[in-house]
Amino acid sequence: MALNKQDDFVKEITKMEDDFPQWYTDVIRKTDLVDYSPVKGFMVIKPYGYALWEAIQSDLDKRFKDTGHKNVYFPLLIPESLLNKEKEHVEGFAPEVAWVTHGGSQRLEERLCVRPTSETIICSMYSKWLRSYRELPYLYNQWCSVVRWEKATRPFLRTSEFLWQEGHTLHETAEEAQAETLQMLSIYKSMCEDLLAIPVVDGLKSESEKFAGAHQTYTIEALMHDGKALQSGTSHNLGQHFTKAFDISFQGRTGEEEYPFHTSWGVSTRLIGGLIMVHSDNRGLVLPPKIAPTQVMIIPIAQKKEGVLDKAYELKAALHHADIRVDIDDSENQSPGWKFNEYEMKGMPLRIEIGPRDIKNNQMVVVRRDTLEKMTLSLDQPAKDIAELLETMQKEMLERARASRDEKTYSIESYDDFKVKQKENPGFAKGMWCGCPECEAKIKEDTGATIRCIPFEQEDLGANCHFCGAPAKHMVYVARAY
RNA sequence: CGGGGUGUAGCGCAGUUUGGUAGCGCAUCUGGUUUGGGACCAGAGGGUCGCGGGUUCAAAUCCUGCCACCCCGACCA
Repeated sequence: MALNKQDDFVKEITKMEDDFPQWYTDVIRKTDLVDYSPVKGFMVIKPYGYALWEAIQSDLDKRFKDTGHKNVYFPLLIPESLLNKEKEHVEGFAPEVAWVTHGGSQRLEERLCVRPTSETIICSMYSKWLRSYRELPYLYNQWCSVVRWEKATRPFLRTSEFLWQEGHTLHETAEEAQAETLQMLSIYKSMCEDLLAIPVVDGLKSESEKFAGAHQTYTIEALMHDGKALQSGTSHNLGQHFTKAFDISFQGRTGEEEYPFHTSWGVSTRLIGGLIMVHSDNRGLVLPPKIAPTQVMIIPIAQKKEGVLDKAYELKAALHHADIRVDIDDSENQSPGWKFNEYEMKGMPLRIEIGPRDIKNNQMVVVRRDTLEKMTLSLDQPAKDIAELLETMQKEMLERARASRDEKTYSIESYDDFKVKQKENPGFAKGMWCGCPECEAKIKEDTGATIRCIPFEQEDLGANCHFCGAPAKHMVYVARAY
């Protein structure tokens, strides 16, 4: 049987059940979020994709400033000697650093690294600035991009250059640094849940998964549609590792010379990959209303008929006046059907159809992107109705994502049980762990899964490690990850 | 770094086996008719066939060297 055009269109996006990675690539390309650049692993973020990043930026930036942080900017290039100062750090990052060796045609005396992260350059400056406990805390953040020479790249999830923010703070006491580390993690968690409608598990990273040079790394972990985890944000308590290596010291309250305690924390454009893999479907993107660059798209029907466009613009003005991000597509060269599919694919939360029939009945046709539910609403108070609907959608999308994650989260009985479940129904496995790195390495070797985190919210699932039988120390989440 | 694949119009591809005027669909532009789930008719523009070397009267096609990108693994936000 011949396919009709609608089926043809849907076929342009690979079904996620058939091939999840291909589905992801199709969605990103078809919706014009990014393009590949001439340099491998480096992506161009197009306007629709960049708008998503801007929404994340403005939400987080406000939260940072509300908690006393200020924005700064440190240089892109770091002298090799600075990078080498903290041993674990340089060992962690050296394999993926890009180097600048020439200025113009002249070979440089000392090669310069393109920052893979900025702890070292920032610490070298902090060392120059800090004198007294009275100047503490330093609460700085920067929005920038970093470069890590990756072997295998995927748009948003892993690119050689990515946009992020990195906060770098100094504190007088270990307690303050720990409080800051946890505060920033909780800000990330709130942002993910409130803005992106992505539920996350928060907790501590294991020794082997922590940031190179950190005392402790905390993480938020989200679960994707395919049951793989995505590390969505990290907050590091760096202790005094860097402050001692970089000789950052100050005169304390008692007159003694002291080293401050240090934190760093970041989230990146990777979040956009998570946003796609948590909410979207086989028809394309599904964006939560709060982050959608356009929340409502109005499509006039038979727009040349008397009064249609006037009414459509009147509606747009009413919604715009209520701070709803609304747009209208009154282009004449595309049919309504084309527009329906286009904006559906782009994940715009609501579509409003308005034509002669509606105007006669003082109504509009409203279609939800998340459920594809079609409803007819009166035009008496459109701004109030649409605003409520957007709020409902935001709430329901978070609930659905949470339900989907919980459905893919299970406790395990034994290592064998874990292997079977992880294979048949990938997701978050909850199990007990003895804390030894050997166990952790074995899990990874056997199954490809890793310990994602030791969650704050602990459960007692038994006295012994599910992986080796030794006495258990923590309940952990285990999953394959991006 | 291993394994696979692909480079021909903006995008997706055919043409390569068997050398002989570079094609198709979509997109774009012009004009007209259309508009409630990817409209229709008529016309138009657009190419150093990834790059270098070779064979030949003649190369997208054969030989040879290189390059790039994509996918799957191992390593990493």
